[in-house]
Amino acid sequence: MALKPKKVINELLVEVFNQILNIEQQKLHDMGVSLSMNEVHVLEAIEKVDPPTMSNIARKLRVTVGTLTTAINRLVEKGYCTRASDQADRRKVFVYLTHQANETLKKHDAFHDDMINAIIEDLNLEENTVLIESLHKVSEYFKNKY
Amino acid sequence: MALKPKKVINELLVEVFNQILNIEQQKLHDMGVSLSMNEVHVLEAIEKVDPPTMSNIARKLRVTVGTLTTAINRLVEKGYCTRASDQADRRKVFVYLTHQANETLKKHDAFHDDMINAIIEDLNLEENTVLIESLHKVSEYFKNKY
DNA sequence: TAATTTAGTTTGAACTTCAAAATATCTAAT
DNA sequence: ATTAGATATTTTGAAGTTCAAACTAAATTA
Repeated sequence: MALKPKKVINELLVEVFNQILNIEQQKLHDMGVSLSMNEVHVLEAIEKVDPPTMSNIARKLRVTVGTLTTAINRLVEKGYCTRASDQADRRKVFVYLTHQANETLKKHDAFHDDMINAIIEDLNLEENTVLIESLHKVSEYFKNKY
Repeated sequence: MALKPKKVINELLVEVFNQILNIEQQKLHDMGVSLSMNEVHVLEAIEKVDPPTMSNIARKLRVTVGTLTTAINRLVEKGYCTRASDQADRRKVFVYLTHQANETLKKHDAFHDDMINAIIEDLNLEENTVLIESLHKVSEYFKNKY
């Protein structure tokens, strides 16, 4: 059916990704978690970087440190993180996840995995190594290029 | 190299997508356009729906009509859209793009196309019909399912 | 005509973001 | 040791983004 790569990728970029975020946000809401997807992404970033300083987290998220400060203020307020300054270099601030944050992330990850698994299964992508390798290449491309 | 489909798709979803939006936002800024990517998406949605009423545009964007009202207020303010009520049903409001909006969209589309083309070329995806068909399937899946 | 439905706007509150200014701490150079 | 500069973070002000709920206006239905 001679699909145009550009058109397909565009559609994915402007429609599908947004929709997935909407679905995940809706799910959080349904689970009674009053966090936005943005706030969940902050929690995920805290998990991923080492050490979890403001600068490292902000770089991971590609936002300014000032932006992150306000986000962390809210998350501390809501009981999802704590701050502690580095004893070796007191300018640095470490951010830690609370038990509540870990529980929320677990639930969110489970939902996310279920959704992705359903897509993979419904579309028979499991055995499609060509697709997976290409997508991996795209990820690596962006990691290295920008 | 036995890539895990779930892991690859996750990475794409949480990192690559955000990064592309950041790059496009940066480019707009560099071109001297003081619109956010969100505002550009509103302009794109206006272009795509027919007729371009508030409800149709909001549905396309998956936001409430109230949210769209405030977005359109800003875009009218900045000179990117105009409002006109339907003469047949005066409850309905049509939203039109101005010349300035069309010019901005043209420039943004060109940049977006260049970026996508560069990725396709750099990664040799052009001939990869398996990839493109799979991605198309993913798009269709979301269009029909949700 | 009255009641209901539909289309959109307004409002209040919370969240998101950045740039620029301010604060605090550390490091390097004198 | 003092000073100057660099680094890490927070604060502030302004503009955007979003939703739910209350509101207005116009069309439809009973």
